[in-house]
Amino acid sequence: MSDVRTRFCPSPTGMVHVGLLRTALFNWAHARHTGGTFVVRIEDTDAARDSEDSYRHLLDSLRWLGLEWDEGPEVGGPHGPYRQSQRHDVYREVAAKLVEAGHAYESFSTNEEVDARRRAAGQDPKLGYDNADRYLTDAQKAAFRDEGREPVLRLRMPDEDLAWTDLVRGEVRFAAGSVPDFVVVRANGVPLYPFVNPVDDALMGITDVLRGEDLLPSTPRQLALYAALQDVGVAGGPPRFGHLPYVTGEGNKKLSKRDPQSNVDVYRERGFVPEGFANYLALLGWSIAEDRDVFSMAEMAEAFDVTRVSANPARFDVRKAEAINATHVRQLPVEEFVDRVVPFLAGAGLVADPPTPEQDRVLRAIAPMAQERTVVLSDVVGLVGFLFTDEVAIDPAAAAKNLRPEDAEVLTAASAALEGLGEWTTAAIETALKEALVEGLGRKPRQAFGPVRVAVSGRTVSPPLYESIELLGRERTLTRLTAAREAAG
RNA sequence: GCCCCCAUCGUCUAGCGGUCCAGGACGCCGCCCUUUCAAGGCGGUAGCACGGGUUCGAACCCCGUUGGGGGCACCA
Repeated sequence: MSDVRTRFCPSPTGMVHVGLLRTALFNWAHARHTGGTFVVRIEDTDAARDSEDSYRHLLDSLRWLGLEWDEGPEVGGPHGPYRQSQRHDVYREVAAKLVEAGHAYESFSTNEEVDARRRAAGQDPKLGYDNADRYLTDAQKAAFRDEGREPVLRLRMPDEDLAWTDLVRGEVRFAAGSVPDFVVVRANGVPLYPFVNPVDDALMGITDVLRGEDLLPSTPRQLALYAALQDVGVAGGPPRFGHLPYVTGEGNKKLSKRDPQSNVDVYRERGFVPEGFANYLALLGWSIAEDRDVFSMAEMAEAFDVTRVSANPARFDVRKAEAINATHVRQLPVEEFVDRVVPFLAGAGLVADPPTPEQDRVLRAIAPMAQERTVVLSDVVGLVGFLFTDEVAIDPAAAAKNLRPEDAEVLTAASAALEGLGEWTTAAIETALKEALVEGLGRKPRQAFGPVRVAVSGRTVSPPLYESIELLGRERTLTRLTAAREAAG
């Protein structure tokens, strides 16, 4: 086991974003590759937006993807608790140390006052806080308190350039003085994210911070905080940072929280398999080899190297995600495929869960043929649904194309051929239908089997016809052929 | 406005100074296979943003331009 410790620290607000999961995946892969430790911490300091539902949903999504954590909520560990809502005492204590050592100070300025001062000095108010309260005397502080003002705590930024070697971007540097003293604890005593995040990273011994590019501009503040923390004995050195590229949607805009495309649930519900989804997520900024893009989680862990993560933003491409997923679906052992598909069929009311013995027999028989036609698991509902119902719903477009008046003769001939068929097997059905329709009617295969396919399956696209007919059984097949002939007029 | 990041086919990427008239994948287009659709096989389409340097030699290094994105809270 190496001493690398990575962490994933989401805040439980709302839905689970695909970009968030990508970040989790890379932290996981980095920890696994290095033989280190993957920590999950919940940043629920914002009581107004956090919810227990979304907390559970977050953990569930991680587990679904296959990202087991070594320390964190529900599994524990030596640095708990792993939910910030339970760590207030820790923050209070650290803040006090920082004040005592002079790294943090009480600040009474209101935003309006800061603005006014900047304007008066002929500066752009957008420059932000002006560090004016750094050297307040006790008397001045007392006077502010007498006015009824409560101070925030700000961290004193050092007067030197802040630079680090980013794991994915190389050296990044912010000039001295470009970042104002920032608030670490609110006037009401609640500590803020830019404070608790590094404090917990320090306390939990995090060595490698892999996070979204949006956090890059806040890194100088973290570095300054780390230096202060180190000075008061709370932290060792700062961690390594690696800023992961954005995951974007259409038009290179950051995939917004409101965009349905960014919600993992929609992929789960459509029947993306975790192996496939994780594989695609990994491709967003990383590649395993020059000529390969399908791999397992184990292979990713084996090969992952943060240093080789791309710095450019990646567009989330559903088509490619589907293609990768389809490959993983096809690679599943058939029994596994059947197991995974049952909930979708049951959800559509087509089979019982667990399936009855008869349903199970049919499902297992059709599975190999359905599997290679499946992109996402929910596809099977449309693909094999006709086998599990007495009444097929005929797709109107399919009927218009293949159940025209001139097709009635096909249906009649097919019925006749199948009605007295001695042996109800795929081979016998094939022979009988070819004799009756191709030779008997002189139709081209396409013209001959199209109407039959629509009659029995309701669609122009289905698993192989003869196999389907065998599984459907003689009775239901004949009923459907008759019904379709009437419909064809 | 200030600060920061990014820049190879439509998209994701390989490329880490010569072996690149740039490789793979998705998509798209053909063909083969074929009872449909897939899968599979074969082939094709399409790219180093621009301008200066450095160098014997640049997609790769440096500078600038342009373009895109992000950050500038008592949110996370």
